[in-house]
Amino acid sequence: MSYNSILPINIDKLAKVGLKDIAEQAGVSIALVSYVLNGQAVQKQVNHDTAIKIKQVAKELNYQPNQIAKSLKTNKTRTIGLVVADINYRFSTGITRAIEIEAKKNHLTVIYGSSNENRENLAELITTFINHRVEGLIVVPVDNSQEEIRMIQRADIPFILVDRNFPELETNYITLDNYKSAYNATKHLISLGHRKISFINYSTTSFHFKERNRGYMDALKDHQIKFNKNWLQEVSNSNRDEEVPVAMNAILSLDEPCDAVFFATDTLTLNGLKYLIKHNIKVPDQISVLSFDESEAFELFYSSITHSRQPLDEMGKLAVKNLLNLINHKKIEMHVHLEASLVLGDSCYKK
Amino acid sequence: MSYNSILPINIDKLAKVGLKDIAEQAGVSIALVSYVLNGQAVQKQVNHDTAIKIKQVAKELNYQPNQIAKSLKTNKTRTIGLVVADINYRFSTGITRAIEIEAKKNHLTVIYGSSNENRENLAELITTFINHRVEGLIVVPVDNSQEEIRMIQRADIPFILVDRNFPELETNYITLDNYKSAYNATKHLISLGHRKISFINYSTTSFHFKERNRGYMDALKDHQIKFNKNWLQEVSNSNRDEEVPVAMNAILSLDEPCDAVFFATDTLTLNGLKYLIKHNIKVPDQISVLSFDESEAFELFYSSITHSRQPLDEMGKLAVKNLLNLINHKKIEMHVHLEASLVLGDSCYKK
DNA sequence: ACCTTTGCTTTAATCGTTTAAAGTAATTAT
DNA sequence: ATAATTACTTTAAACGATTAAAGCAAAGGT
Repeated sequence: MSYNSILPINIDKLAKVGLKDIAEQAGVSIALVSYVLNGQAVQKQVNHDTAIKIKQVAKELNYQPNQIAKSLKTNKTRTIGLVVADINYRFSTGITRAIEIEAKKNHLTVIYGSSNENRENLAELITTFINHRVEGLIVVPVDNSQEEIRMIQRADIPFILVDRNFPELETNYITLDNYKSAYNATKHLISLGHRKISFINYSTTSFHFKERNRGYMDALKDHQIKFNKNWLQEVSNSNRDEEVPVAMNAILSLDEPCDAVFFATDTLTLNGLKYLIKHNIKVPDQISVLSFDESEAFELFYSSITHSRQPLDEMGKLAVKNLLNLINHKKIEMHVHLEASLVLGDSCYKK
Repeated sequence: MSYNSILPINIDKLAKVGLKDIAEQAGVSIALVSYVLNGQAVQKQVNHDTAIKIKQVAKELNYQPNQIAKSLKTNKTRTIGLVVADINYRFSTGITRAIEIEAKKNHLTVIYGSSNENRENLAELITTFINHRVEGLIVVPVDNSQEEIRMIQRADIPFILVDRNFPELETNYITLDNYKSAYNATKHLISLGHRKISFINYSTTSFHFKERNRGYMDALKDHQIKFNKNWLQEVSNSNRDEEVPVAMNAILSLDEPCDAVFFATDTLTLNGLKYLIKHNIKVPDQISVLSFDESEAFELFYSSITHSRQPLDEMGKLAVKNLLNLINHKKIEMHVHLEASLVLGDSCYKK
């Protein structure tokens, strides 16, 4: 039995090729190989023929650099961490896609995690990512996760909050201008002649949802519409199947029923539309409907829904670009407010 | 000006704590610290008080292990790579979520990427992930990506294909039993009395879609229904908005029009339902509708859609579990076929 | 003939861990 | 009193790359 036959058949596959192997094969030192493969051949005055030989051997052996070793030495991992709130959200898939594309453009690898709207999960993901020495983090923070965000600050890792932010925290963030976007949407309904406009939102402590309330309220005020407190309905996220119908009932059984309803999210709109279908209330003839965010679920509704569209691609792209700026130049204070665009459908009528 | 004042204010944050720092602070060697923090204190007979001291100092300094250095030495990254076909698919978010949860349970970090149904993207992601020394890969391969899959095999990294597989390749995979699932769905329609059943599928070379055709055909054959080639309509994915209506037209304008239609994906169903709404064809009174996969878009349709549901949670969970088995025991040949369950709605009528 | 420069290549320290092997002091055995 | 054992602890070599610094011929200058 020859020596070779006791080795695993695919020994060549198991033994990963390293700089050392190339060096041996090419008859040069490891350093030279490193210089050449890192494009420093000219700078380091490597003999042209030697450089060619090295490159050729590297290709022959199908050399793949060990990113781990590289990272340890250079202290650069070319890796960023992304924590979304829940991958099932349209928002999450939208920015995840945009972030991944932009990351690839910049030769960054994305480590991914979902907090599922849970603080402990968020903390665990952040710790794991930091231990993996990500160069930066993009985080969609969950409700009341200020402490977890401070954790990132203490670790002194560049990071950017997306979608949501905490005004009491000094952070860089990219969010929608929720105030302005809600304001504009409400204004649109007012411009169509509506005066009894309901806003159905989640009852939450989140700043970004509160901003939508504020935008709605201010739009009414600025157009001399006296706010009726029954118009603003707040429902709990977990119990929206029951609470949205109650809210709808409330705004439609007022002495002066609302003739327009503005939903703060696509999920709320979906619940609202179900109610309207069930009670055979016609859109837009009997009521105008405006949705914050869209959903593919609207596609089968008989009326195309007018909605605010978040610039997800832009948000994701900006998140990566700005994070890279932070990583490279340690720039601070970066507050980006993007505006939603109003996509006109047939769900709002002119009075 | 004192020496300290020229240092950055947050020098303590910048300097990452390492084993060395703990060793110095505790007055012991680096090795001892490593043993204690890796739970080898008893095995290595470390003095109990010393061990306690070390742990305390580590906590005080908020030590976080450098995963990169650890990986380099141990050759274990506790990282797996996940490549989905397109994060916008419901399938993708479903298994991504399940995979992430199961990965977290096993203290695995997930590196994520989307091929967007493109071979070059897939190849690039695989290369990047391998360079990052992932311990295994979970891949939803794209059409005709056999060569890219062979690349993984050559690198000898454990991997599992999910959702789709290539029968000509010796790989481990977890897929739906597309044949059986389509067979059962078709059988359901037959059992309700339907005899003129259309199947609308994508025209593709993918094995998993072809299997659905085969399941549909065999169900017809096994129930003595003579197949009419006009019943099987294949449309292109990119052009489905135009082609689905054409297909619907075709099956409804036959001498003996179809009275049931089975769509091979949720997106196709959506297009089909739009057609039915537009032409005011009532479901299920005038036609039965069955969908492979569900979509939240169905929620607003007046009839709840009977559909095959893929066990996404189970698929994701199994993918991680089996991948871990591969990583640990190098077990080979693992072919998992899961069955879709039929979720009954109101969209199919009994003849 | 000797020093300098040029052109190219190697040596060796380093990144932060792990871990086999060696070291050391105290205790027990002979 | 000396050897052997026990109970700890440290030393130092890896892992695979990067990179400053040193090394070494050959060519050029005086």
